[in-house]
Amino acid sequence: MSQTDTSTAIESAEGGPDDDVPFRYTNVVAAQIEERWQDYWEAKGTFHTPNPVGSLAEPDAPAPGSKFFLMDMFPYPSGTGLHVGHPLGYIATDVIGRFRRMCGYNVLHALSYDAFGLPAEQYAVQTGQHPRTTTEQNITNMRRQLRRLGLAHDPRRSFATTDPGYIKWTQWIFLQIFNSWYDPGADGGRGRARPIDELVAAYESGERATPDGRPWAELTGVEKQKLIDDQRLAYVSESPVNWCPGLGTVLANEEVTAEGRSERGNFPVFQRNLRQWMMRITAYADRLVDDLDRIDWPDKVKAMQRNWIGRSEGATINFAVDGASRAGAGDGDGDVIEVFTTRPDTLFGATFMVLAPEHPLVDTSVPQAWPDGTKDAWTGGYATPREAVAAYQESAASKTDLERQVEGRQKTGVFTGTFAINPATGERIPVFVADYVLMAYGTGAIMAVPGQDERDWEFAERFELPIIRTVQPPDDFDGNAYLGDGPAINSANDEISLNGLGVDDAKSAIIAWLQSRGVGEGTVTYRLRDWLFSRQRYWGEPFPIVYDENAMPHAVPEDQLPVLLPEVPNYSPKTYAADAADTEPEPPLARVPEWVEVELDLGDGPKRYWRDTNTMPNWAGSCWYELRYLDPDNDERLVDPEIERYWMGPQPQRRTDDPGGVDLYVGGVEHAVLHLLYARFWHKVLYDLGHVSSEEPFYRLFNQGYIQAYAYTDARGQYVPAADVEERADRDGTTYVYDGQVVNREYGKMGKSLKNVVTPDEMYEAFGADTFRVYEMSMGPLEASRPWETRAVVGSHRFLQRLWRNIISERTGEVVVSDASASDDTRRALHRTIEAVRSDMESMGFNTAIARLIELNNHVTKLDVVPREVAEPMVLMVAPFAPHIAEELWSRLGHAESVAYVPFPEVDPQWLVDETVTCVIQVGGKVRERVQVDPSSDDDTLRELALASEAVQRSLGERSVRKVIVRAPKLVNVVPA
RNA sequence: GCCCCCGUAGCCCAAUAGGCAGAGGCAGCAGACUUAAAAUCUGCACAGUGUGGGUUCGAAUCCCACCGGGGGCACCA
Repeated sequence: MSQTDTSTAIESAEGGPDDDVPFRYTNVVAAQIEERWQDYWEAKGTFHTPNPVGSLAEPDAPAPGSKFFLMDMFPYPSGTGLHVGHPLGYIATDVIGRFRRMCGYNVLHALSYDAFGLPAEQYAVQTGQHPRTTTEQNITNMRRQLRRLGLAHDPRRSFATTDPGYIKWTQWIFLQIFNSWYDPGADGGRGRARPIDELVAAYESGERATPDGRPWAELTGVEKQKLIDDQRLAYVSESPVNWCPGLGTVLANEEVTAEGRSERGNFPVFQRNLRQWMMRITAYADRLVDDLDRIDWPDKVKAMQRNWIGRSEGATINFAVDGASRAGAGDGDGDVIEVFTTRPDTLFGATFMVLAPEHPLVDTSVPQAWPDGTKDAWTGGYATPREAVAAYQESAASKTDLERQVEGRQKTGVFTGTFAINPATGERIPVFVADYVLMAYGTGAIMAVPGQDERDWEFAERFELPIIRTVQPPDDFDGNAYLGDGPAINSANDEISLNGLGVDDAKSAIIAWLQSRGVGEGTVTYRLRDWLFSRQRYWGEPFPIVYDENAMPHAVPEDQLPVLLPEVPNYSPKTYAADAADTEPEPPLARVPEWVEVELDLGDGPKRYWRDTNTMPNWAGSCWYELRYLDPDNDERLVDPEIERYWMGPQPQRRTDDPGGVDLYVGGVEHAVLHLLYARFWHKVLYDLGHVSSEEPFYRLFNQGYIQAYAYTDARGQYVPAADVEERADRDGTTYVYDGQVVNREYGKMGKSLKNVVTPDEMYEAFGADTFRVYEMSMGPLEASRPWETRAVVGSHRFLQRLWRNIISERTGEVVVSDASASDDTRRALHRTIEAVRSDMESMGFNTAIARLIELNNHVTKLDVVPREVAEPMVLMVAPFAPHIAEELWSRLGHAESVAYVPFPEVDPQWLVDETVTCVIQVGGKVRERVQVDPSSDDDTLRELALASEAVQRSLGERSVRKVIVRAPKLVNVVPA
């Protein structure tokens, strides 16, 4: 049994200077070097990146032709500070940026802060401090922690979304969206946003007809404005929204979990009709799906976006309500129920219909009494359809989405007392109301085809409804509904027969028929909803909108931007009990009447207006920040077009339909839908309006993994400090012990409450930033998540220590490299390493690149003297990972300039050829011998060599040789008979 | 329930296009240095690739099934 202290406690790599080795690379030396070089970079502006024009251009040094725009998903400046998991992506992008710079690219890399948001507001509510104060403190602290990492950012390009100069443009973009409409016919049917003035002009000229046909001039001012406002890309809508009383605000669909709770805080969310700002993202649904094919993103993220947008192609079909069945139902004669289906080919099998409980026809079409033929199962036990339907609607309305799901798969519903006519068969089919049909999807009504739909099958069985198969299942099919392909059956009337057609052909045939009859057409629907854009919070961008006395919205003039937040008595919106569904949002800004009421001249003389008291969601700031990096000081326009084209314009040499965008965007996969979808949408609007030349914001996306950690709980389930847990290994396995008690190990996040946080500051102190950087990059592939292990960090420290020792004497501090030439062997090792490292860098295989560097360094360690011709390229190759030690060694090796722009070492191909190569000789696939051969040996030579081998003969024994496979020069496989 | 990704030494991870299972690191063991320890250095050992089939001259790699882990979607018509 062995007992080892494998705790995560941090023991400093070294104490004070050692008398014997006073010049060893220790944590103390590392800290001195690192802080000195960080000051140097800052003072010299080493990482200032030139723009082609504008305030950041360098007239004497034009921006290089090859550029690389590198971005991290920007952080929210949290008050708790960073743990070691946070900088992983920042280190990786820094390594890439430094490498690219050494390869001659003009690299744009900086980091900014997404500083609006709930935590700062909640902290402000608790402490009474203004969120701006705490946000700024947090940013300062985070900048300090990150500066110590030695990131090669251009500090002139760093900003926060809360800066007035940034808010101005966020609000400006909002007004661009507000002042646009989507013309679906533009650009050959692809559609494009156009200025709203062009829509007004089209009405004025009569080119476009008003909905009721009256000439534009005859509409009242309010009518005109309503007509226009309803078509804006940003519009106010009174519609069902996600109201979260626990948070006191409404939320976007993307912010509500599948369980019907808020993603933040996990409060219940209710559907309420409220007046809110919406963004017409649905207009872009097709382009958002289609353009995924033009960008280099992980398939997983593309799949999530496709899934979220949920484009499905099918048909809408009109079913006439059977008037005769509607005795006493009121004035609804001639009603049609419009359904959406992806399987129009199954129309002949539609034996009933289902409306969502919220469907408007449910209220108008219900007759007084149950018609003849009503089965008992259909009535829900009520005497009349009205009672049954009303009761069902009420019970559906009282349930949250979660409850509807939990109550699960058992289908419920009642007959409405109405019949509709199947347009294909002419049959009267009953119309039900059931909550398995959702008002929010398609038309809120379905034709039910139990033969080809599991849900409809279930419902049909429960309510004794007929089932007609219209696709012939295979002979061995023993399920219920058949969803697969097959020949159509039972699908013919006097005008059309689908029988025998496959699903796809049957779809086209029936759509053509429906169209010719005028009762349906091919359609596309989407799961994506318009984006609810207003929040009832304080700490966000105010809307640059005022309302007139008719409550009509008007844009605040551009020259009055930004609209800044007023001081308020209380930063919190009114929040309610989590389940208080019938409450109303009450934003904090509404409590400041002197801010809300303004006098403005919007062209018709000074008048009184009222400001919008909502704020924008946290996503607004991150929807366009990639553009701000390009031209961070511009106060005249969003971004200079020449600068945008230089950094983000399409690159046809990359792909023919290249949409442009950031060259590499690194961040976690958690933003796969929300941020990345919203940002793409805004970018496309800006493209349509001619403000940018790129069609996509982020050309290449890379998802880094997460650094995870172990946490330990004691017998009571309380977390104990992970740093003080000991690992004990014996024959029965491994146990974990804290304070003499066995504790339970969990694997997951790093967090204060889990008592397993390790901070970068602790790593800087114990080892230095370079060691920390090398360790994080060497732990594994960037895309993989892996556990943090403090005790393993020392390995990276030893590597840097050995590198240092190979160049600097630990006793004298003198440079010990030799100008004598390196041996052939060493040169081969060097050039093999250069080749491998270059290729690993290109593919972001940083862990393997570091392994190759360690290998080379270990080779050099064994030499009696270290040749300069190896030491220098080795330092340069280490530079992207451990820039401070590289700068220091480079300067001690006699170079005056920073390593940042020194060309990365080049491979000399002559040193990649080995003198001899090991040829493996197998018999039947098993290795029997290894021989050193000339790398240029041909097949015949190797075959003879193998057959002559004693080991091969011994292994063959009595067997004869069937054939010999030769893969010169590395392998020969002798196959026995 | 459906879809996707991943299982290689005690641990984190390598293995161009199917061709010697091991590059690198941690931990372990032995030794050097030390009064001792830490730190450092030198050396050593450790798995046949989750399981079971299949294809192949040859499988960690390709195919099928299962097991285990992670993620996404989930009445979307």
